[in-house]
Amino acid sequence: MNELAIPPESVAEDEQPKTLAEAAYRQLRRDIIEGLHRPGDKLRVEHLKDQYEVGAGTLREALQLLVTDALVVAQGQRGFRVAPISLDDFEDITRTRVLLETSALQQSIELGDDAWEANVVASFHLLSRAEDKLGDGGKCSREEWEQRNRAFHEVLISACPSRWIRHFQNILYHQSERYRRLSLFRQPIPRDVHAEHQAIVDAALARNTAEATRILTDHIMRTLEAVKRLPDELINR
Amino acid sequence: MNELAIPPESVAEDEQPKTLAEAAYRQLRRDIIEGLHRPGDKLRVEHLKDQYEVGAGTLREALQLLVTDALVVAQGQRGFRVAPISLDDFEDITRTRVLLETSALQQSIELGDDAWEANVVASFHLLSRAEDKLGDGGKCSREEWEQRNRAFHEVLISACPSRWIRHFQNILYHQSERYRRLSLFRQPIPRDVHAEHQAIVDAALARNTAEATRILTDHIMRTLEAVKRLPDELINR
DNA sequence: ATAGACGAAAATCTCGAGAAAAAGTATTGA
DNA sequence: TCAATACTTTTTCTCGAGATTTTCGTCTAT
Repeated sequence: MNELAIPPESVAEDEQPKTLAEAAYRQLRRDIIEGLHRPGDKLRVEHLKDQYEVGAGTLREALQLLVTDALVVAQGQRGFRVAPISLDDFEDITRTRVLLETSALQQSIELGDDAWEANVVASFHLLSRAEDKLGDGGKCSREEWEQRNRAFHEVLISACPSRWIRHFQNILYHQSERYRRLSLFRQPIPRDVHAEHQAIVDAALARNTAEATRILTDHIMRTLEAVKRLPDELINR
Repeated sequence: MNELAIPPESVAEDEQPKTLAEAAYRQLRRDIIEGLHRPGDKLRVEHLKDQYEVGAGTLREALQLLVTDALVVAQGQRGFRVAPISLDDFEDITRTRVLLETSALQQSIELGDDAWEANVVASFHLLSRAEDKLGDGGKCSREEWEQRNRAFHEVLISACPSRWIRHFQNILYHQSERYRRLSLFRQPIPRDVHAEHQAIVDAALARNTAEATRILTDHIMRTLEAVKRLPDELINR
């Protein structure tokens, strides 16, 4: 297991919530990323406390946690809102992700041991299977694909010793997940995503840093291009 | 002014607090960075609410805000602690800062206009003056020098259009401020810090990106070396 | 003497109500 | 008809008390 008591991990992902506030936080986060609460929407505590079945103060705390992830913005004395989205913001997110994730991958390739390699292969396999089942007709939810895609990218950089890079990367991944949902909702996962993942794995295991980071960059940037092609009204609301 | 309503800025720095929770948050942050609450210390709500003269729920909220800055860690059902410090952590912070800040400086040099140049020169001047007064015998508080040093570094990268990089950089700066206090408390500001700042300004205004980023990197890394030379008991507690 | 378990004390988490602020609505005057 | 003002409603912010959980000291048994 991971040693705890070290700051830069907002909340451990897999463990189950130990407090009502944290439970509400996770539900809210999912609902925001899924688009149930839309960008720019006002989040009224009085309404939401019933919906999520917690007290006002507790829900407030959950909202505060979401501010940490920059999925919610708090404005002085005027309550909370779902963080707005924009093309400029997504471009920023994407470029920053590239900066952090390539650096992390570079270190991961340099430092990763056998166990890391095994994890990379394993998570890639899980992701591939999810893609198969997804194309096969709803044998596998997109929820599950997202989960495995996330796991794959996380494992790739797991050998990077910098907790801070991983922490920031984590935040940015959640952010971009909101945008990716928009694009995946329209066009199902294109075929070449699998090929890109495969290429990254190959390069990483061959310890070919330059090649691996190059492909990863293209891979991330491609999502940006996909979102750019979306109709305006999906983004500017 | 800056347009608000955009997420990645935890709380606007200069404006005055609009809520009790935010006021408590700022006091607490200052006290943590100053070392009044020491790394690893438990932050008991029941005690602190009297000290900061707010209700329990309000103080709780202030603590939650500090979690965003990673100056405080919240552990499940076991309350809050001041984020611990370690040499490894500071090394991580420093390297990540270099990664982000050089990238930001690079873009700043590329995109900065006349107003940016003017701000760079101005903030450098203010910083230099603070250094003079500081060496001159306490005409100027170290508090003020910190403030201006911070402003200088912020202005340097202010022409970088990426809000996310600036946001992360902001967090890391606060973090490293804690460590820098440790080293500055012992040895007052060394003479060559001024020269380094001067060199950065010169290279930046000459639009010499390679040179500017190189000096900035050395500049940031030097603080790491200084902290590494500190006695162990200052860091590991 | 060490390990484990029981019980008391402290701290955290949670809730609902009251005070302060913002937003919305209606009224009045030009 | 429009603008400004006063009032009402909604929402946020703040506080203190009760329910759970953790923590710490003590006691017993091996």
